[in-house]
Amino acid sequence: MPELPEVETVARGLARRLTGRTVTAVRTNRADLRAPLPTDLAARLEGSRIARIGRRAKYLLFHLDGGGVMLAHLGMSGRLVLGSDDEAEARPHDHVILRFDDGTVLRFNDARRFGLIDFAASEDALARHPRLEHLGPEPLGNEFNGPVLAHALAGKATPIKAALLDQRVVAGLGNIYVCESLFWAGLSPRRSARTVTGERAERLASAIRAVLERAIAAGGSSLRDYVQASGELGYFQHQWAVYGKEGEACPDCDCGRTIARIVQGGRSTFYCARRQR
DNA sequence: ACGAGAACCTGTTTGC
DNA sequence: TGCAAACAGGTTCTCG
Repeated sequence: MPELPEVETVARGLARRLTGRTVTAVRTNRADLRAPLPTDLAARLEGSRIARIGRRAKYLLFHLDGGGVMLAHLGMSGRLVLGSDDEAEARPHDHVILRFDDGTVLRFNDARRFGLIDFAASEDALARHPRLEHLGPEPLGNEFNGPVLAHALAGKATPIKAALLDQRVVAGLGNIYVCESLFWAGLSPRRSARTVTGERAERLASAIRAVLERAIAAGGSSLRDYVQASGELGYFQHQWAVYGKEGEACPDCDCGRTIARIVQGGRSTFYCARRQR
């Protein structure tokens, strides 16, 4: 489900409700997620106060008083949903349930179990965490721009579509937002990554930023089951230009061309072969 | 060293 | 109608 805008939306929703709250109980129903749950997860969380909730790439970061950080990745189907004490019954695929001092309950639900939860003992350990240390720049941060992107793509023979899904190039993009960004940049997903330099790289970096900012403003995209922490749906899916729109008219050119769907690296790509070169 | 493809797992949609 | 195949927002490993 979740790419950067969805994770950011969830992080903001959780921060509003959980900052300053203390974990009173941790219940683990299933430990075999993409990686096994840390065996000491409950011991590290119980009695700890949430100092801050943030995000790096598609990881949610729960910073605790005392310096520890819980990392959560939602994989394809993961959700973090808030509820109250009364509805604390575990539903199917609720793998971890946290209870807080004000009666709030947070459920980590993930049917496919591609998600994971891990722990870093300190902020320093977080920076060196194996799942974070090789990530590329945050696309909404100051350090991301055309030249930086061009540098990361230099020498890559793989299609630009595949290169943008590589989290070492730029962090947080997934299948939807790569397709959308390439559309707005006017670049073919089949173009060799190393040819994206100069003005093309500028356009692409700008398109990535713009798409992500608009998506966050809309609360992310809800496909079949994405929900914000509050339970609301995101609605950016209504603003998609190409994703999932095979056969529909290209929204931006008068070419009369329809959106094509191709498969790259086993994943669907949607684009306008006229507008995107 | 790099890139392509498979694998991980479950639920829903599509097509014969 | 029913069943099997295809497909889904991600990451990571293996193989050539």
